[in-house]
Amino acid sequence: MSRALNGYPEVSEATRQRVVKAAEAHSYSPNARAQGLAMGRSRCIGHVISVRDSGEMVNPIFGDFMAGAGETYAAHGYEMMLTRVDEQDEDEAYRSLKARGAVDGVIIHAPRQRDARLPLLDQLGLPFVVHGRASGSTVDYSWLDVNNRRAFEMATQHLIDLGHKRLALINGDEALDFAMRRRMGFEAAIANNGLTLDPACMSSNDMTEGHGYASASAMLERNPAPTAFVVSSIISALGVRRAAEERGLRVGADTSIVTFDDCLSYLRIGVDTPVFTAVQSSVREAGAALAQMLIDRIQNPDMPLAQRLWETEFVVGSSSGPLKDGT
Amino acid sequence: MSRALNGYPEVSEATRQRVVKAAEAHSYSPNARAQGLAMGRSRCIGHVISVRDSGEMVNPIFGDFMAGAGETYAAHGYEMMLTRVDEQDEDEAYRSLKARGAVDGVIIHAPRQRDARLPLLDQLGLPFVVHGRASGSTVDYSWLDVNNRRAFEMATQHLIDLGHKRLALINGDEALDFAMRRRMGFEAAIANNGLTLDPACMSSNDMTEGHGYASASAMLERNPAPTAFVVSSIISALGVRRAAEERGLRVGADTSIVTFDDCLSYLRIGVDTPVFTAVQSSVREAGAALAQMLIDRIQNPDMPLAQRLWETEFVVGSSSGPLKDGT
DNA sequence: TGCGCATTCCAAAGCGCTTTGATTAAAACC
DNA sequence: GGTTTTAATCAAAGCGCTTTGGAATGCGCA
Repeated sequence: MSRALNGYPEVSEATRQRVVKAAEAHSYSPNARAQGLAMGRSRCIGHVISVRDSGEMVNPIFGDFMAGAGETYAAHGYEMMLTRVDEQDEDEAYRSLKARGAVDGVIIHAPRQRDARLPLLDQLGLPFVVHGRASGSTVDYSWLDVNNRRAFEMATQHLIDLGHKRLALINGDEALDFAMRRRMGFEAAIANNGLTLDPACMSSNDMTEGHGYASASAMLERNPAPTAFVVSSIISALGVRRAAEERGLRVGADTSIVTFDDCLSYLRIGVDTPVFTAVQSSVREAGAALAQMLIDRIQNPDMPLAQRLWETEFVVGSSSGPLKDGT
Repeated sequence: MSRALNGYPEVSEATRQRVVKAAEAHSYSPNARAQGLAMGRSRCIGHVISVRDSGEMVNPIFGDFMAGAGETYAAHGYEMMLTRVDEQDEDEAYRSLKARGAVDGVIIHAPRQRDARLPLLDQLGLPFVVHGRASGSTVDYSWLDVNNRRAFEMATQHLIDLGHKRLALINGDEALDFAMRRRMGFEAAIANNGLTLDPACMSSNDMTEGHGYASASAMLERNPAPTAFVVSSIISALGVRRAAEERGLRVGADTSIVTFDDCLSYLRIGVDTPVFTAVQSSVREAGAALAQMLIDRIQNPDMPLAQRLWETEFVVGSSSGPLKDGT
């Protein structure tokens, strides 16, 4: 039976056709669990969503990432399985996933420096790929990352080239590796141009609208205030814009903003004439690519690890402009 | 063995303890597939994400909904499984889910009028609950919905009470049931107050920032322009605000906005002093409640269907104000 | 016509669990 | 002390599939 449907060579074409016909007539699909049991795999990919503080914050890029990954999974006959877990139970979640044979592999999101998940998965023997990188990891792994450092150095340099000298950074949580790299890029540009870093104008937290607003508000109250902002997320950038406009500052004229843009589908702000000057990289495409990398690893475990660094695209919009005289 | 771990009465407490100890010592977890095969269920809930046009648009509420649902699932030992599928293959996706026994039930998102999925699932015998309602459905089903009609009637009435007479509606795709209900609420308020509806000031589309911006821009170019907007999503509302401010209109003074707010975790805009006047309802809590309803249905199929209508909370923020003289 | 080989098909074992039914051991009764 | 009842344990069957190995069929060759 299974040989017929799965096209083994030993069965004659005639019977194969006959079996296929019969299967279709009864709209038969093999039972996924039985198939998995017999074959020792689940055709399922795991995504563990860990939340802090009993889950206040949901990552906005999640939906787009999943949409991209889902497309690839579907094309290869894989399902995706989500596990929501409190941060402190994360280890246990991966162990359980492996022990129960629930998934064939996992994608790791938002890695930290020396992320403990990587050695754990390595030890468990559960195939994985990482969205981003984990500095100081003791194990080798496959990853796909955006060149965050260069992106933020470019973004900052753009503002410096426009004459800005007092720059602020509204960053994501710097315990996360990507945010740390972004800060390094920002600092490198500042240093390269002989400017000085003002710690009061650097903030790091969840990339919400509220964080952008609160941080920018506090910075704009200082004297002297920053004239330009480098922001880690378009959602935070909306908050920064709100803070600026609340003070009567026109974005692009009185205050400049350059932001990282994940190209989220529901937040394509000004597609024709870009509103935000941005370094952008589609998180959706990253999801699709990482899914492919993971499937490759699962189906061919002996292949060498893959590492891919994507450059961002720099788009000049109307949110950045030359420093006005006298500021 | 299984009786011991699962705490059947017939096994003595002493041996039970012994077995449990041994299991923990070897960090044993039963194989999920084998367990599922033997018991004829998967302890898995399906969510089918259907995308149009090869998946441009991802629903921004998706992440928060999942976070809420995931919490409930985890508490009951269920996993969640996502299937991404092109809109025209949706039927096939549900059939396959059922045939392969991949999930024990599904949650239906964004129902349309006379949604074809409901009779299909009913016929397949796959337990389901609906987030929202489907007007004109031929089958009974469990649902949880927000009172969209009343919410939008209240929102509109609020603006009318402030003196506004030229009102605009920026709605979601009205093929979706909730958007149609929202329009009915809007229209009811207009009619109740003896005002007239202007079709040019009613727009319906994906709830993106871009849609809000484009629609509001077009409406504001008209003469006379609307003085107040009722918006279906805080993301679109951000676009409306951009359109207004681009024209030098101050939101809350020259132009009023009332929006529906799903309380998305990364878009809590102005938690302390609310920025947008809004009718709000947490999509995350809806996810948690619907997950519970579905689990109840699965574990107790004979229970009567559950129907829950949630009222929204009306929050006055600074985006709405009295009509200025002479406009 | 009869033998051997290649081809096709089918029956049986096994994946790791749950559950039923049989077996043994212990306790309770006359 | 012998027998019945009850409690605890163990062995076997079955969930729906894949895969292995043996049986049956068909072919060419002598």
